[in-house]
Amino acid sequence: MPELPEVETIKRGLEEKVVGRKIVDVVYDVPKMLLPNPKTVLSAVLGTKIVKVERKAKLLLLYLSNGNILAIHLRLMGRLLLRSQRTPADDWQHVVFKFDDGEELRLCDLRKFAYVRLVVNRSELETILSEFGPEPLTSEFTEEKLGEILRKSNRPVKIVLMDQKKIAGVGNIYANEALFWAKIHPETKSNRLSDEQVARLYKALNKVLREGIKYGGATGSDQAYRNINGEMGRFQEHFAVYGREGEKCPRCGGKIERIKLGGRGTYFCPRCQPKS
DNA sequence: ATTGGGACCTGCTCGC
DNA sequence: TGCGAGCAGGTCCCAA
Repeated sequence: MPELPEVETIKRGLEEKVVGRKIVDVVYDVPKMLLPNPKTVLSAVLGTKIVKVERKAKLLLLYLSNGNILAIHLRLMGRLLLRSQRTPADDWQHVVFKFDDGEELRLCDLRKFAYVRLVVNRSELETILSEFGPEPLTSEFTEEKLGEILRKSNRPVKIVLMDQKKIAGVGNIYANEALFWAKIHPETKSNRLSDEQVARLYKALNKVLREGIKYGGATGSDQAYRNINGEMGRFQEHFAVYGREGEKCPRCGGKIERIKLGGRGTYFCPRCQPKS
C-alpha cells in the first residue's frame, strides 16, 4: 500500500528526525526481513550514524556514515515508526534500530513482507536503481517521456503505470485515481492512447501524486499506512474512485465499478472512462 | 513479449 | 456460534 506519496511522507519524517542519529543496537525477530542476513546487516550498521535519507520509487534509502546504505521496502503493510525506547512495543514490530539518545526506529509489518536490505556501496545501489523507470515529479519525467513509455507496450495502461521498471513509485491507488482524472479506461491498451489522452494522464498523475504528498499519504480501509509518528494519512478522504465500488462518481454521478486487472482491484467510472 | 498464476503472510469478512 | 474459504496487495518467480 505505501506508494510514492506515502514513502515520500515517511522519507520527509526521517529526514527531519533521524538524520544525525547513531545506531547502537538492532533487535529483530524475523531474520528474513534483514538481507542478505541479520549478521551482515548488524555488523554493517552498529556504531554508524544516519547521514542522509532519500526515496527512490517505493524504496527508502538510509545513508550511513561508513558508506553503507540501508534500502527499506515496506511492501504492502510495512510501517516505520520512530518511538521512545520506553514506549510499549508496537503491533507487528519485527526489526528495531536503537539510537544512542533513547529513541528507536521500528519496522512493523503484519505480513512480514517488508525488508531492510544492506547495500554496501554506490555501485550496488546503482544496480538496484537501474531497474526503476523514471521518477515522477522530477524533470526526467516529462509528458514526452510518458508517451514514449506508453507507446512501447500494448498491455493495459493501468498495468504499465504500475510497472516499476517503466515508471517508479506508482501503485494501485494512484494508478486508479490518475486514470479516473484522465478519463481513461484502465484496460485501454497502452500503445493505443491518443496524444491527448497521454497529456491528460501526465497531468493527472502529477495531480494525484502531489495531492497524495500534500495530504500526508493515504491510509486505506486496511489501516496499514502510518507516518513515522504513527499518524494516518488523509488522502483517502479525497479518493475519487479507489475503494468506492457502487458509490457515485464525483464527476458525473454514475456508479463506480470494480473489476480485476492483473489480479488487482481496479475502480473506475464506466461513464467518465469509456472503453475505447 | 505478454499474461496468468502462485508464493510470501496474516487478519478480516463472508457464507453456511 | 463456529469454522473454513476467500480476499487484499507489492514484488518476484515460474510457466504457458
